[in-house]
Amino acid sequence: MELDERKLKILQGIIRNYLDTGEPVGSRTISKYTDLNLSPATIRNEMADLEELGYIIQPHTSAGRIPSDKGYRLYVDNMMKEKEQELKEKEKEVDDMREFLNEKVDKVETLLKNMAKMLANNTSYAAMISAPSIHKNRLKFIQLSQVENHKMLCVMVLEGNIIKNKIIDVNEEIDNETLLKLNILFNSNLNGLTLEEINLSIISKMNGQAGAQLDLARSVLDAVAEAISSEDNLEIYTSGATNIFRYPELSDSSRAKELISTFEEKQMLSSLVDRDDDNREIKVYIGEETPVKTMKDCSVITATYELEEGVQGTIGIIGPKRMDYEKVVDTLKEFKNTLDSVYKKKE
Amino acid sequence: MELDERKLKILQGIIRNYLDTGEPVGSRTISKYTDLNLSPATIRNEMADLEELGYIIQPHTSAGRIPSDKGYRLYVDNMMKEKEQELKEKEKEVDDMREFLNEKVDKVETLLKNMAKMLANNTSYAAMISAPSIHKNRLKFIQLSQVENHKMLCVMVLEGNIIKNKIIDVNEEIDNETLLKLNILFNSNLNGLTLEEINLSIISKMNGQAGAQLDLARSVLDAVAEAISSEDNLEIYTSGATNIFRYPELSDSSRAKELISTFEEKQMLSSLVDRDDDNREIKVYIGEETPVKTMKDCSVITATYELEEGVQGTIGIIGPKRMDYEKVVDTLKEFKNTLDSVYKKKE
DNA sequence: GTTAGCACTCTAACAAAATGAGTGCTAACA
DNA sequence: TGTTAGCACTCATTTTGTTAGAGTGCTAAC
Repeated sequence: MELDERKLKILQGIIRNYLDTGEPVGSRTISKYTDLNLSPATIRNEMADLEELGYIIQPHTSAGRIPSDKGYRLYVDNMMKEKEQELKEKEKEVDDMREFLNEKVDKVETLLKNMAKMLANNTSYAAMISAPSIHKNRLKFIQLSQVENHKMLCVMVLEGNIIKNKIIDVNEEIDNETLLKLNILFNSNLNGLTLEEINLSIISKMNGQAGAQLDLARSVLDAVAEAISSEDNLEIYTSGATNIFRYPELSDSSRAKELISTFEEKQMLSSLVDRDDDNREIKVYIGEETPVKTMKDCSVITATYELEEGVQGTIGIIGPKRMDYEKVVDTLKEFKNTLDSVYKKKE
Repeated sequence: MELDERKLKILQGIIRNYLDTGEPVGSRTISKYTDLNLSPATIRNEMADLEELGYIIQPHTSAGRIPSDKGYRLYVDNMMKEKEQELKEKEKEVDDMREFLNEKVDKVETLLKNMAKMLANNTSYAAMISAPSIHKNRLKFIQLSQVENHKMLCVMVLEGNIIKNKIIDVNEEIDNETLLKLNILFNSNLNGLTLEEINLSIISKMNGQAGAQLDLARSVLDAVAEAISSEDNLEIYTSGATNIFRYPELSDSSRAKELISTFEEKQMLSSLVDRDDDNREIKVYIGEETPVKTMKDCSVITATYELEEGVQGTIGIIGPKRMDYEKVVDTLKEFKNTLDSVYKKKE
């Protein structure tokens, strides 16, 4: 059996309608809703076919049809494409947004929190933003200072003015001279490098220069590596988790609890964060496709943003499977563009 | 009508029972449950009195009674006192906890997040911890460095090793010498002072010393003031928000949504944060008493901890009105003690 | 002051019946 | 051959009625 033009139109009708109402869609509705001018009976035949093909599902015998994951997938892949244009006209908005964001925001953290909130408000779904992963990011400089007797503060500034602090416990006393020396040592060797580039050869080279402060230098190096790379370093901001209560199919206690827990334990979202930079597409996960098992009744759309060259993070929307894919994709593109340019254009 | 011994005992019985079961308590139950050896009929008479006095409520005619806010209040104020002892024996636990916490925790932030999680797990209610309010906190030192051409990084370390960063936009070029001078200027004038003490007289004194860099110094000072004092600086960590789903009386969609939104928008919890240091008691808010309106169906228990002299924050538990007050108060005391000592004993 | 007894109330649980949306199938039609 | 009207059927939802049980308040007796 083939998926001809007409079946496609009917499927589209079913999905569009279901996105609106959240209720199973019957043949009668489609008969009126589409411009095909077919009787409900004919629609029914087609629907039976569509069901056999796996695009729609009947929750129970005497109900209308709802899209299956496969149906949504088809919809997202093929039917949405038509809308690709008209993205231009939103450039203005983006500018407005950028202006607003520039005002009060000097910390990336605050920027991202705000973005998450706006994203959730704009879409009525739940939003997440991962702080840019810095493992490809370049070190701008390091500043060591003494905090108390056996404690040093190590401030690391990364490309994009992301700041990391770490307090280092050291065994020895540190005098000012040593501190100065270490500062110079680190800054002259490490600046401008990514974590990946700070590897064995460089470390051994530094070992040679460190001289008496070898131990000290090593513990600083450890700290730097840990602060920059450590897994739990992946900050994720979320907003609008409670938006799921707008959708009855996600609102029953157990489902809601599971979902909201996922947002609370933000680490559980880390599998949504895209770490490979090759693929910059917008990704749409439908139902079972999502990497987060607790979200199998949801759809997830993610995009990768880039604050500066190599400083990438992920923004995402989590909503019901019947979410407004087109709008979300558009919104996500907008936000992605804003984030992409907020720091770059500034300069 | 008086609240005699017997009525008190019956009230206590009702509350205890209701805390356990969450179901309205009938006269029959109390007749068996207490050691008063009274028939259900007698109990009924007493219950009618208790209702008239406002301590208990009948959800509907043919149901048992449940405690009113006033009833809970009486219970918390009078009946719980008996348990005051036996806090000693838990000292060991506290030590264990401290050990665990010291291990991986170098940042206060991480410490508090962990504490919140433990608190929620320990109690099965929702937990919140406010980061210590630093407005009475002392500045340990300031470190200015140049990030890019017209940007300085200002790192402030406060007593308790709380670290604040701020990137400052400046108009002029800054050379190394100026930077050094400013660093010395700030550190020699501001160190060891609270924000409140950094006031006009000091600022004017500094103005005199700043010389050519007056503008620069002023913008740094602004930044310091803003970073230290700004209102939205109040960080609050929460955990276990979804625990409310354990309690049917809080689980219906609208209530749950409201509550969980409150946890998501953590600013809404700020009214629970105790800013006046005089009163270090554990506070119990029952139902309508709580300062957060969305929590009128909950009870809230808070305590103030003190990481170091003057570095105070609030820990709190939010749960159903029928929460286990005694356990929560105990647990909160424990955690408070741990936090009170975690940094102090370390030295 | 306490209690047994009783009529009464109201909820929760269950079952039966009515409703209605939607289907699949067949037969007729163009 | 594709389309449609008609009809019997299915099944979730809603409505209605019934019952059981928990609990009460009140009265009268102890």
